[in-house]
Amino acid sequence: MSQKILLVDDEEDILEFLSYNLIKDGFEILTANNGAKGLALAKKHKPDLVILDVMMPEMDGVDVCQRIRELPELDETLVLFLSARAEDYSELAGFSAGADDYITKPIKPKLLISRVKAILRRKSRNKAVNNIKVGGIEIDQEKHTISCNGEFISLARKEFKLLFYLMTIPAKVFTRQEIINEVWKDAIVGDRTIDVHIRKIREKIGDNHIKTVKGVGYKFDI
Amino acid sequence: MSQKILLVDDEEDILEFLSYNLIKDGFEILTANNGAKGLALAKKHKPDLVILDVMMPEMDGVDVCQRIRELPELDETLVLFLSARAEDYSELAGFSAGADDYITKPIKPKLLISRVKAILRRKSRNKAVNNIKVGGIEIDQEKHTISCNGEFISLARKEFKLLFYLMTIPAKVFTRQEIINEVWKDAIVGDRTIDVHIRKIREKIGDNHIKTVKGVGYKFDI
DNA sequence: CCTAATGTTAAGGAATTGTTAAGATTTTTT
DNA sequence: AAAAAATCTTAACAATTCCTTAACATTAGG
Repeated sequence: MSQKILLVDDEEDILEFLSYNLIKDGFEILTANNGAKGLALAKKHKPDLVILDVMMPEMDGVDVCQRIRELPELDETLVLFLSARAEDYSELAGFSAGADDYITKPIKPKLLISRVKAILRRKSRNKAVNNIKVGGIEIDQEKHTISCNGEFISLARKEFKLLFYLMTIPAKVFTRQEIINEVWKDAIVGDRTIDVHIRKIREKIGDNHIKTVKGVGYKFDI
Repeated sequence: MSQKILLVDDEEDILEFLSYNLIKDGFEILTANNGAKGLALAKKHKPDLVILDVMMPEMDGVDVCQRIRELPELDETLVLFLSARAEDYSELAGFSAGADDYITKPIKPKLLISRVKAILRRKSRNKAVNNIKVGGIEIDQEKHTISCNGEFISLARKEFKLLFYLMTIPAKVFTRQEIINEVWKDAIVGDRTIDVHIRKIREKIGDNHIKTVKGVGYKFDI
């Protein structure tokens, strides 16, 4: 099933340029040459992604984005901004309006395609891989903290990576091999290294959450 | 308070035409008929927006724009290009020189006005994100100051930018790479530069606010 | 009760960040 | 325009935290 993308820009040249490149890559494209039309099309067709020019006369990209975010039926829709240049904090104006990503002009087709695919891939995989909450424990990747019943605990890098990995699928048993592949990537480490890190995590969050399955691996549980 | 716009074009006809239309809409106008004069006026009057013809003898629009971008006192100034015709988008040198938007000739008054308003509207919107208050610390981008429980402390430019960036999302860990991208833009700086600035900020606001997450980055916290 | 797997501990080495001062650069003042 | 001041960057070294290992202890499952 091809994914729908809505393009909103007041310049026909750019609409054509973007359409051409995205259609070539198999996306289904809708276009609008101003904010109001864009919003109407978004409501009607519920595209997977809306690409918005920040700068438009009348209703600009930030406005459209804010309106989209107010509509519950479009909460699955992603928004990507086209902005003239990376300004100091103008990015933030966009993000605070609820944008998911932005691209600066001039637009390079290859970069555009890869960004669009990345953003849609992210969507299909999961909504927010940032916060995982299981039982009384919540892990926050952005803040790099875990909170255990409201109390914040800091973890070292490897500890955090390991715990985060286990928490991505609660109750699943991860084998030692899986853990090494994910947390240690290509490094080669000895046999006791995992155990030592598990111990340190247990020391911090309590013994009840990470369970050992002898001969198999570890799992995170409530 | 009316907003100042500087027009730079070598053709007097166009200067007059633009002046007429913009003054009618309540803007305050300055004009220059070559790049050098334009740059001098920009330095002196710090206009909100500079409208530059790309094609000019001697110093052309792109040159002027680059020079403007090199001046920190003009970092609030927006730049809009007038270009002869719709060129292939990726060939437009203007954006890499730091332009915020461009308009193609022939110029239609209505379109011009709406674009100018749109661009200035965005500027004033960004201003609204200027005061961030977290815990006892308040930062003010316009005045370039922070106040720590009522006591005002002055920060140097880089220190300010860095602290402001960290405060835009309190408790989020910003990686060194993110910090470099935002605060140092395209400059290449050594590894210890960030640390030194962090240290100076800590010296001024106390050690408890900026936390190090080893191997990850820094975050601002209460 | 035997054995393989995991737990525990402390020590060293590795990686990262902190600190300082000096020199380069920029901005402001004179 | 020169001088002074402030700011920024760098490099060298110190301090700290983190990671891994090795040695030994303990445990679960047959």
